[in-house]
Amino acid sequence: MNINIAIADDQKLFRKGMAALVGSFENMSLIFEAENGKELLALCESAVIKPDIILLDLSMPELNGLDALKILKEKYPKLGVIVLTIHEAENFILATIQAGANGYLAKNAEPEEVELAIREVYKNDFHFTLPMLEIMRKGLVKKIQPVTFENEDNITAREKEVLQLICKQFSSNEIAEKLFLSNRTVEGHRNNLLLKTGSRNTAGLVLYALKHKIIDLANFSFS
Amino acid sequence: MNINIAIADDQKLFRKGMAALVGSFENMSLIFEAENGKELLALCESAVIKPDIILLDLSMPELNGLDALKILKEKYPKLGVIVLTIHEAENFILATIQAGANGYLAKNAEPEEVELAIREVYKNDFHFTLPMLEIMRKGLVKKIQPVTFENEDNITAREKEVLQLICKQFSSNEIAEKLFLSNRTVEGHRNNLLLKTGSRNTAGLVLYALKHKIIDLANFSFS
DNA sequence: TTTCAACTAGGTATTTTTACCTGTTTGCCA
DNA sequence: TGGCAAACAGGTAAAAATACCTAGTTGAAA
Repeated sequence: MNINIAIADDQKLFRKGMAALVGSFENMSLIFEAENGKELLALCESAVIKPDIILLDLSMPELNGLDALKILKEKYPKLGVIVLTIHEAENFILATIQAGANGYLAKNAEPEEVELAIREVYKNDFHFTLPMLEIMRKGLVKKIQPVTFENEDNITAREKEVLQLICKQFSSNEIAEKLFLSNRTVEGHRNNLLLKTGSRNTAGLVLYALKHKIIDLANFSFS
Repeated sequence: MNINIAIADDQKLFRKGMAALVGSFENMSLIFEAENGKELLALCESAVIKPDIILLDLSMPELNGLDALKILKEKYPKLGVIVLTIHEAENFILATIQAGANGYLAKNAEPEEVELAIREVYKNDFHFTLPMLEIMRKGLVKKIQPVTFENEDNITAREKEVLQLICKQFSSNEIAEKLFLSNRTVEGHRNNLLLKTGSRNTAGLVLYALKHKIIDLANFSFS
């Protein structure tokens, strides 16, 4: 069984080097090269034999690698994409993973690692080195961790209750009915909330509630 | 160098089995056992020698493993926690990773894998099997993917602009000034936004903007 | 037992938002 | 070139939110 590879990188010499390298591996063929994202997409479109794996550089003219990756993954979900770059910023890596990258290779990686990455992505749909995995895990943890510890602007239980209903798009009158209160009371709570959170209006209250986990965006559904 | 292990599981036999197993590994000692989350926390509190690694079952009475994990990770960030369970539901796994789990072991794992997991977490702060890694990656992708493509309630560029300013707590008048428009025009856009998003008021607009990534919570800071 | 914060609720006034309307201009596309 | 959507803007009214007040009750803590 043969693995079909494509490569996208704006540096010709690098492309050629990779082509030679890939050619030297058993059961792998480089089927085409692209020098920017646009060309890559066009070639994927027109190619009779579709690539199994794409080695994708992130910094390219015309259409950058990240955007190309997103489009590719939408069109060809089964395609394996190995991001191949010198960038090592965490956010950059996270963005590529979130966009659906199947693997990540530093440009100064050993040839053996390239081969390993290709074979693993082909077999397991997945190849990341340990440091990348750490970053991935942090990316997952970050979503929850940093927001959990706060709470304290001295929001009382009743105020919190009112705030939650405000976020559910109820008016003060409706909230008053639900809680068996006068609407003046609800307006009082509302006012205190504005003061305590330093908000100017409802928009600020909603953002505060989200930031402080008083409501959870996941529980609000739209069509 | 010795690795200190603790175990929390509600089944006594399982605990004892694990204790024997851990005892058979080089340079590892089981320093205490707990049969529920509460006991685990108490023991961690009172222990003179703190554990390096905790083998943590998720389904326990009193205080379940997930909640215990969250508390532990807040109190002792450097502690390595290996989740040890029969649950294999994706969401469950994701939740433990988000709570800060350093590794994951199925209860039917081979003894060698237990040893490997402990040593890797001790050394790299990290041990996950390939299927878990796949789930992690999916968890990361999910965060962005499902929200990005569903932009389309036909919000126009101008409407989006107005929406962003609404989220920044500006009133229609202020937005009108900023955009050099009549406030009636802004009110018009605002109305269209309510209609298109199916919201009842400003609160709904803010939530919509967040859900559809028209604004990013991270860019809004409170004290 | 006094003190305090939270919860309750009312008054009055202003500003803002929401709800329905109408209408013009502009640029794009079939 | 005719149609259409988007952006623009005005009228009128009602509803809601914001601003700044006062003040009674209650339960817990000092």
